[in-house]
Amino acid sequence: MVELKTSGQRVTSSRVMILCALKHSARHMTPGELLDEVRRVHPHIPPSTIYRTLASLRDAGLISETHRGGETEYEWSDKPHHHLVCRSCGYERSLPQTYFNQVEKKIEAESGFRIDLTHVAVTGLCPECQRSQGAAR
Amino acid sequence: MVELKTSGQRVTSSRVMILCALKHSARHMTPGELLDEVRRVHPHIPPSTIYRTLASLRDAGLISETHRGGETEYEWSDKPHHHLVCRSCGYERSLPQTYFNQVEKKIEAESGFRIDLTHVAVTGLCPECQRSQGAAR
DNA sequence: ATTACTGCAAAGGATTTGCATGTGA
DNA sequence: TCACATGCAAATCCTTTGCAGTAAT
Repeated sequence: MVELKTSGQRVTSSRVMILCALKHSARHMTPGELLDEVRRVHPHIPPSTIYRTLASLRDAGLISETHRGGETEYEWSDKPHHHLVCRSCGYERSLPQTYFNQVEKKIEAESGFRIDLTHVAVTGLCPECQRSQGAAR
Repeated sequence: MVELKTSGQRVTSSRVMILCALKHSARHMTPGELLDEVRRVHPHIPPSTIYRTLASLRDAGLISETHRGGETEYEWSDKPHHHLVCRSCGYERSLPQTYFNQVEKKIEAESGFRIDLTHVAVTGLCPECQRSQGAAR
């Protein structure tokens, strides 16, 4: 685990497992999901280790934290990007940063703020669910 | 409280107080802040009343719910709009919907999703804090 | 008179903390 | 060795629920 060493973190089994889980999942995961996942291999790991590890990996910039619908989610940090998530079936895909570049610049220019649009989750209804749900909900 | 009547809700003191607090605050408020606020007038109101009232006002469309930084926040429902919030001092201002219309259309066109950009909070650093913090944090 | 809303107490769940022990550098 | 990370238990916080009583319509 080069990343851990490089960032000055110790290479321990929990850290490796958590990083692997996030690296391979290619989706956001909540602390709870991560806990279940890691427990498949290491059944007695306590929640506190998950939470503490997530916080330190996040501080080190190895993973990123997002908040969506009241849930805290983590994922492997790649380049800045965004997510498009279906609120009905949960299907998730990523959106390139480029979609937001214009708005970002426009807002900065007009407000003087320096904005953080590094990671946004946009929710909506995917084509499938639009069809099956029609006008419902 | 015309809004309550119109929406078929009963006009009770908690509902009136919560609505007033949100209507006058002009910012997002968490259930906890609302609880403190309402308790200045009605000191023994229990949290459950706050939570239940918020949920029913939200279902009736009188107030809207957002999630930001892991916190659930409520505010008086005006037309769809967005917020620009300073992550350092908390200063908050609103952004007209128009900023996002283009991205919204673009994403819908290219993904087939029908997206929900009714209420987004964008975080950043306001001009003041950029000056005082410089490159810090 | 009905039935929605409230108050209270208790349950539930997620997250955090203290502290002793273990382990990677 | 020594600081950092872990395991475990308990504490805390936020939110929800059950139920009996109250008040709005």
